[in-house]
Amino acid sequence: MTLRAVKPIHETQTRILDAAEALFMQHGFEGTSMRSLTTRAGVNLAAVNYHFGSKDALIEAVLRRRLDPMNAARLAALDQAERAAGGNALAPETIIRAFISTSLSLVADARGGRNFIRLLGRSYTDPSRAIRALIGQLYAPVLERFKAAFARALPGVLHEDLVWRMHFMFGTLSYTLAATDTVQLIAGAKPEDRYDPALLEDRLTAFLAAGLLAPAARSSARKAA
Amino acid sequence: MTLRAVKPIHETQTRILDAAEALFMQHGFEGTSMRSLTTRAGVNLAAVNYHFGSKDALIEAVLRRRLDPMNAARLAALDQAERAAGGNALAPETIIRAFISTSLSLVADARGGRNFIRLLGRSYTDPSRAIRALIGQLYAPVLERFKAAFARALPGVLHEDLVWRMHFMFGTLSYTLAATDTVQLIAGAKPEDRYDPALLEDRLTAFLAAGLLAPAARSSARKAA
DNA sequence: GTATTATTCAAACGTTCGTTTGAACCCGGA
DNA sequence: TCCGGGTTCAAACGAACGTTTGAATAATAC
Repeated sequence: MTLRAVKPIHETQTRILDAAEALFMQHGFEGTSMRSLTTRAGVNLAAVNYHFGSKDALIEAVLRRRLDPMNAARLAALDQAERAAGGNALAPETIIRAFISTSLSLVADARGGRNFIRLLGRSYTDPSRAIRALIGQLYAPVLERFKAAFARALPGVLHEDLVWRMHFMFGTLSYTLAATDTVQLIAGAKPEDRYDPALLEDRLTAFLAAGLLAPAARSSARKAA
Repeated sequence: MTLRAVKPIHETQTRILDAAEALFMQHGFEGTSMRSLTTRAGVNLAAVNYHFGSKDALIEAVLRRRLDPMNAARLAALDQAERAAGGNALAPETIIRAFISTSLSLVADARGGRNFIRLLGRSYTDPSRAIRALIGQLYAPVLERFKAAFARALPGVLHEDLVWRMHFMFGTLSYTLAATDTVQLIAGAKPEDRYDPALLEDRLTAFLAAGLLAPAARSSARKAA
């Protein structure tokens, strides 16, 4: 009894979730068949429908398994930063790091985490309306909270501008997570830097903080180049 | 003979390409069947295989039809800006606008252009290796040219940093194109602003220029928050 | 007007898809 | 020992997939 593998509670579910995470990342949701999925997981073809109900429900389970704790960690990081600051306003960099650092730490996890992070980066723009709706629903409370924090930290930025810049920030992050190592559009980045989350976090934070703090765009009327 | 519809040169091909563009955007490549595609185009089921060879070849044709002229326009815009500047260095904002303006102008085209632009934004992170390879190949010469222009315009930015920041810039743009109106993660943007390319260009340029010009990230050793 | 090529058409090809079924199996509590 | 709920299994379900075929039709050349 002393030597024993980790508890096999719901071992089948876990094997399915792990295999799904890897295959969804590699071939997409539609591109992954139940047969290849269950074969990779080493379970029977009917196991997914038995344990999760359907393929769609499995997709949701894969996303929630990691996203729920991740967003909870983001909120906790923001809470802690605000407590540490007393009543003072937070530096924008601090808020940015609270948001991106939890997801970037998964980049270093060569096991399953990195698979998920790329999968997540792609889900934001998935063709399926149901998936986008799920993502939006899971993120809504977190983004509201961070929007309020940014608004306090950046009193000089108009609300309208802030909303757009948060969109841009979100886009930069999601694309970086999804594509940085799969499509090398701009040559020149050292490969060993790609999986260094601390380095990536520094680079992203510098870029995003500058963008968020930028002087407002020209109000309107622009014609000549 | 006086009244006559526009030349039906390859009318079937065009109908197929238009229908494919719309459906690929809405349901993705894999999510679009040949039957729904040909039905929408009003052509026979076998027409795609007759005119293009296969579904994969059609995907490539859809991407090339708009992407080739778009990248040519980008290069032309950059050429013109450099000629106008004589031998002087370009402002980063000018280079950014040369890159993003051609794609943003399609956002206003409610007919087909907007469909394509969203489709394109999603293709960068498509699960299919073949599609990503095609995108990379089509973009390679353009990105090399713009990288050189940015390097000249931003002499203070290390090459290593510049490469990453161009990645971030590309990500911001692609996400903005792909998702801004389909997933409204951060509430608060006026809907009527979403399709105003001039406004969007101003906002993006301000954000990206600031990010590109940001002071370098802390070199390394970072531990305490 | 006839010969030749290009295009369209309805129908079927074989394969793969997600899901369901009902029997077999495992295992702790009476 | 037998029972019963939870789980796994091989097999099959109907539907949808991308592609191919060969005849019918339209367009072009001579």
